[in-house]
Amino acid sequence: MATKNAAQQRADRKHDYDAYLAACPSRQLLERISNKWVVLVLNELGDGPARYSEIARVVAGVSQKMLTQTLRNLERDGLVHRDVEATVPVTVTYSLTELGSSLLKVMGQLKLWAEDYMPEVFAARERYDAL
Amino acid sequence: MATKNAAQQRADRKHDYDAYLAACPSRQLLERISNKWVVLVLNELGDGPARYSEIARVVAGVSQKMLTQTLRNLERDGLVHRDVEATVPVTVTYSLTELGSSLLKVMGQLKLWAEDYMPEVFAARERYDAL
DNA sequence: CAGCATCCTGGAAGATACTG
DNA sequence: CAGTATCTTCCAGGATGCTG
Repeated sequence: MATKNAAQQRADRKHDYDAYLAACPSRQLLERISNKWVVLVLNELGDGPARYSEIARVVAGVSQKMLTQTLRNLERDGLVHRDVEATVPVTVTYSLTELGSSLLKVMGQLKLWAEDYMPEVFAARERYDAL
Repeated sequence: MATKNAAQQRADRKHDYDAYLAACPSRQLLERISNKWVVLVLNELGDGPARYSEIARVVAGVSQKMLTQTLRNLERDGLVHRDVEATVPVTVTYSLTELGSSLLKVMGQLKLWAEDYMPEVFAARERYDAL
């Protein structure tokens, strides 16, 4: 065991790599938004504050595990605000923060791009598949 | 077994859900860009055409499998162009298409958002973790 | 109502070896 | 050089049951 084995070398490389990327804002952003639930929840909250169960209903298909996890992360990053009213049973309302709104605004541009160019993407796909 | 069991009901819901989302352009877009390799490759090609090995070098950490897969998908969707020169050995150059450029332009906005607001996100994170 | 804890599986992605 | 083929690992995310 005098020399480094493959696993160790991989670990080293991985470490360098992570260290580099961790400092890259676009990478950080990527990890934040490259998650379908994040995008869907953010969009839903763009229509105004909503309660947990409302979000769960609108964002069809999300498990409560994923919904809770997503909301927690968004809260942690200061993108959504979580308001708990001490009623019985408890009432929890989520809303976008300023920061969340500014991100949603930018993501809206992407949404517009999708709506504008998706037909072209589909066409390209069919052309490619026809070969 | 006269009534539908839980699994069947879930399957039904899942089917409805998929059908609905499959028709949603923003969902389609999401699946296209919510992939770190896609974003990194697109950004790299934003600096101009590049050969396979160049991309592999700049986008550190990507395996050939993932790089090839990513490039193929981008080509299929009409976002990048693949140019093969019949030299020996073969020379393959990738470049952004018009469509790819327009997407990159929009993604650039997100990148700018990240660079502008990441500090706030980090601050929010630390505040949250301090609780 | 709005979660938390636990178990489990499919598919994404990495490692590795080979080739026109 | 620019891939393909194959094996394997890993973990995001779904299912399910319980609770303040």
